[in-house]
This record gives sequence, C-alpha cells and structure tokens, in this order.
Amino acid sequence: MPHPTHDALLDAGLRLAEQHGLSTLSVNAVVAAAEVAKGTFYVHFQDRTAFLVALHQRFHDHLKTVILEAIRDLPPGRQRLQIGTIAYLDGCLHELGVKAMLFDSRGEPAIAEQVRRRNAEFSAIAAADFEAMGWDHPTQSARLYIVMVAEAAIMELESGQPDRGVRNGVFAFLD
Amino acid sequence: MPHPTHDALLDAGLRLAEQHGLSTLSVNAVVAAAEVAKGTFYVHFQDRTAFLVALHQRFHDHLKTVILEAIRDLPPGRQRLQIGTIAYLDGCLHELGVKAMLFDSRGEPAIAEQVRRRNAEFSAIAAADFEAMGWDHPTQSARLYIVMVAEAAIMELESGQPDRGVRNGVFAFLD
DNA sequence: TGTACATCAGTGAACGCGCGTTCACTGATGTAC
DNA sequence: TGTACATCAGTGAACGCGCGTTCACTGATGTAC
Repeated sequence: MPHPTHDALLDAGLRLAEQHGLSTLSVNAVVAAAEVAKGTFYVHFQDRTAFLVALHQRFHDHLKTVILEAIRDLPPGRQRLQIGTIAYLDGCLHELGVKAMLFDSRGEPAIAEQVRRRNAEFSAIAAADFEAMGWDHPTQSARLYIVMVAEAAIMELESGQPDRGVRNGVFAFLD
Repeated sequence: MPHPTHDALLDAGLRLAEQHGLSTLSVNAVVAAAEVAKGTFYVHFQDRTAFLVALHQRFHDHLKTVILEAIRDLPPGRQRLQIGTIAYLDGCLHELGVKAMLFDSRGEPAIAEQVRRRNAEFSAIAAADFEAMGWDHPTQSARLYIVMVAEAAIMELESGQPDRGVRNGVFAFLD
C-alpha cells in the first residue's frame, strides 16, 4: 500500500539524483528536500541502502512495464528488438534520474547487484531477438546491445529529446 | 620524475580498487595498504581527488599506448577497428583495477570528467574507422561502440582470459 | 675530517565535519465502552 | 456524548564513527666551509 510520505521521500530522492547524482544522495539531503524530519526517513526505510534499492526498483519497474507493453504480442526478432529499444529510449526521456540510475548506480555497492539483475532481465529478452535473428552469440550480443542502448539513453538526455542520429546509430549495428 | 613512495601509493590504490572498488578507496585504506603514515599521502598528492585522477590517468595512459602501438600505420577502417579492439581487450586482461576504472569511476564525481574525456578520445579514433567503413552516423556509432567494448572487457574479466564468444559477439555488430 | 646548516620525505596525533542511525517523545486519529 | 486507551506516523536532538585534512615535528641525506 502506497503511503504519501513514503512516496514523497522517493520523489525527493529521484529529484536530487537527477540534479546531483547518487553520490551526494545523503539521508540528510533527502529529508531536507522532502521537508520531513530525519527520523521520518527511518519510519519508512530500514536504512539508506534499502532506500536506494527502492529508488532503483521504482525506476526499473516503470521502464520494464513500458517495454513489455510495447512488445506484447510481437514475436522475437529484429522488429521486436527495435520497438523495445524505442520504448526504452522514449521511456528514459520521460523519467527522472535516468543518468543517476544508469551510471552512478554501478559505483554504489548497495545497488550494484540490483543493476546486474536489471541488465540480465533486459538481456534475456533481447537474447531471444538475437537468437531469432540468427546471430551466433545471442547471449553475449544481447548483453552488449543493452549497454549500448543505455549509453544511447544518456546521449539523448543531453538534448532532452529523441535524437535520430543516436537511434539510427544504434540500429546500424543490427544490419 | 617517478618517486618510489608516490608509486607505492598508486600501486596500493590500484590493488585496493581491484579488490573492493573505488567507493571504499579511502585515504586511510591506501596508506594502510602502502604501509606509510597518513601524512605521507599528502606529501605526494594534493588531496584524495588528485589521487583518484592520477590513478585513472595511469590506467588510461597505459591502455592508450597499447592501442596506438597496435594500430600504428594502419589506415582507418574495419581492420584497424578490430585490431584496436583486440589490443584494448588484451590490455584490460593485463591491467589491475579494470572494473573499478571502467565502472565505479562513473559514479565518482572526482573523475567523471576524466572518464568522459577518455571515452571521447577513444571515440574519436573509432569514429574515423566508422567513417571509413561508410557508416551513416560515425560519431554516434563510435561512442556506442566504445561502451560496448568496455562492457566486453568486463565480461572477459569474469573468466580472466580472452573469450571467443564475447569477442565474436562484439565483431558481429560490425557486419 | 669535522661541524653547522639546509632540505625534504616521512610521521602520526589531532582536528572538524558530515554522515547514518537511534530513541524517547509528541500528537493526531481510531476504537471501546 | 464523553472518557480512556491503543496505534503509529512523525519528530529532532543526540550519538558514535570514519572520513579527509593539517601541522609541528623527526631524521636521514646532501652541501658548505
């Protein structure tokens, strides 16, 4: 069950991550931004690590939903991969804290494992597409492709809108 | 001019980064590992940030040398790109702290800018190759390719030796 | 050769600081009778 | 309707801790005379 203060803390965390990255995301900063007392943080989260994990979870769950929605009913293959990629990139343009979640997160031991699992999930989906496309090393290619698309998301962030050069740059690797 | 204690501190830093990542790379840990007094650290480095930058610089300079050596006299194109890639992956297998430098480093504000520049350097080289190969978006493709190869380096670290599946997985994107 | 001084890497105790975390307490809301 | 009690999100001062950094000092080495 969602709780307003719980969500307010996550919202504040995401806003701060968007602006300053994960490394400055202290409990102090979060409670200040959410305008609650420090103790309130621990009413809703066991510790800082649990908060970071929840933040990442929320981010990932949303993207995953968007992608699965987009590729629903499509058979594995190049088209599904491209549509999933577009959904992912569009989704990133509409989310806060993308850079923090995709990059800074790797250096945070607290959520490094979560990130590994997230990438594995997306890789597993993409692997089916590479397999259907007849590639020789679908597992490896999928994992490499996923990080490429994550980088593409970062590149698009710089202008804040879909970037034809970036997207065609990604798809060129599939030909 | 190299100084033994200066190098000992960097060596210790690299060893620690290899084992535990950048986030636990405190001045305390470094001086303990190098078996010098805490004050000695500040004889050789202005502050922790300067140390991290020096660590990254050393890592990058070595890899860059190896790559430039390997592709010397080759004209831009697919072959040069592949040979440079192999040199990079082989180089990573022989360096310490690869994972720390390629991944954790993004979350460390201190060296994030340095990482940006390193990737830009490698991207510029690779862009000439994509250009020569006649790709439509050489700049974007190069940047995407660079992060893909960095991920491939991490994948190879898991087994500690060249991985045919990984390397062919990378090259498959060039066909 | 011996003495005085300069240099400078190295030392480690001490410092202030911000962090994550705790906990006794408050106060609003709901429930029992 | 009024009173007593339970619940629980919220509070914020206080805590210990490890961090990065400082600085007066040491001691070995080199130089001058």
